[in-house]
Amino acid sequence: MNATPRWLTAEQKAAWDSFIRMQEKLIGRLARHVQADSGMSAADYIVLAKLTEAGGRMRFMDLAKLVEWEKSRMSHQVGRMAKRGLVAKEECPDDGRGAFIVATPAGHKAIEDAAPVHVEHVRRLFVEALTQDELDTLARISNRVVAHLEMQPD
Amino acid sequence: MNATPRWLTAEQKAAWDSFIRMQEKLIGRLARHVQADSGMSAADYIVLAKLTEAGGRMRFMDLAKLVEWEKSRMSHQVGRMAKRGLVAKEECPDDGRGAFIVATPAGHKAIEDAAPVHVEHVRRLFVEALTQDELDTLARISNRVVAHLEMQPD
DNA sequence: CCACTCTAGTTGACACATCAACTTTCTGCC
DNA sequence: GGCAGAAAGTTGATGTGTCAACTAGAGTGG
Repeated sequence: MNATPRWLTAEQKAAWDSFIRMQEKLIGRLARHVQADSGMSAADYIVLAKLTEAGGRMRFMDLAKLVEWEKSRMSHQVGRMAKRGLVAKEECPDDGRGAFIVATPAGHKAIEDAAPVHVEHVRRLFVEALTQDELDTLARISNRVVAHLEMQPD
Repeated sequence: MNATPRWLTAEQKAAWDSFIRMQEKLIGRLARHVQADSGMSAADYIVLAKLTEAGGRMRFMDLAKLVEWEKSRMSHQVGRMAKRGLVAKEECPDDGRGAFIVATPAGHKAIEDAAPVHVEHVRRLFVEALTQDELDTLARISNRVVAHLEMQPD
């Protein structure tokens, strides 16, 4: 209970505001590009990308852990993607509860078509905005924040 | 049409991946905190924060521009917030199409209660992970990316 | 073999975001 | 004045994310 809350300094607030603004604009723009170019959402893209990178067939939970999503989110997402024919669910013989998620041929084709275009957008909108030094610095800062997050309670 | 797409270099991809990962974890965690601490979504928070900062009464479109949202998003959001008593809509006398959005007393109280807690989370999870130098660097990098984005087509 | 607990995954309700289509009012121009 | 077009907002459809509750099979100790 502190009656006079400690606000951020001007520099801290500036950094926070700039970061938030950049992040929203950049992510939003890329999401719109993916959608427009390939008809996939950013969620479709990342799931399909990670799944095919890993061989196109994974246990549900392994996939969820790989993209760091909770199972509910993944379940809904996979359900939608299955309905659209990008992936299929298969029963798991050794574990009656389990499921394999498999990229369909259409799924493979979708990600193969989408990936180069997406990378081009990442390059154009993000990579080319910065020098390699700045990219390295940003990576270092990001990793530091993640490490810090993982040390903090909850 | 390039048959051999130019992928990112390892360093570029590392920077991109680290940034995305950090951003998702950090934003997600803060959103969950706002929700848990105050019962407001991150969207509620930002709208209410900007609105009260600006005096608690704004034209709909000015508010939308201030938070850089499209009008549809703002309309839905304001509708939900009005239903929950955080803001109210008022007719605009000089412009028959227009509307004022006003923070209700409950809205003012909600943001006043939520803001210090939220700032504390930003400090704990983000500011304290980094030195002031790193914060400055991140701000500079962010501003550079935004400037770059604003120069790019679409 | 039985009970207890854990893990895998689903489901339903609800809040949120986006897109496109729509209504109403204003403004500029003839 | 009158009309074309732009601006202010709304609306509905659809996809997405979160939470909590749920089912069902697997593992473990007695």
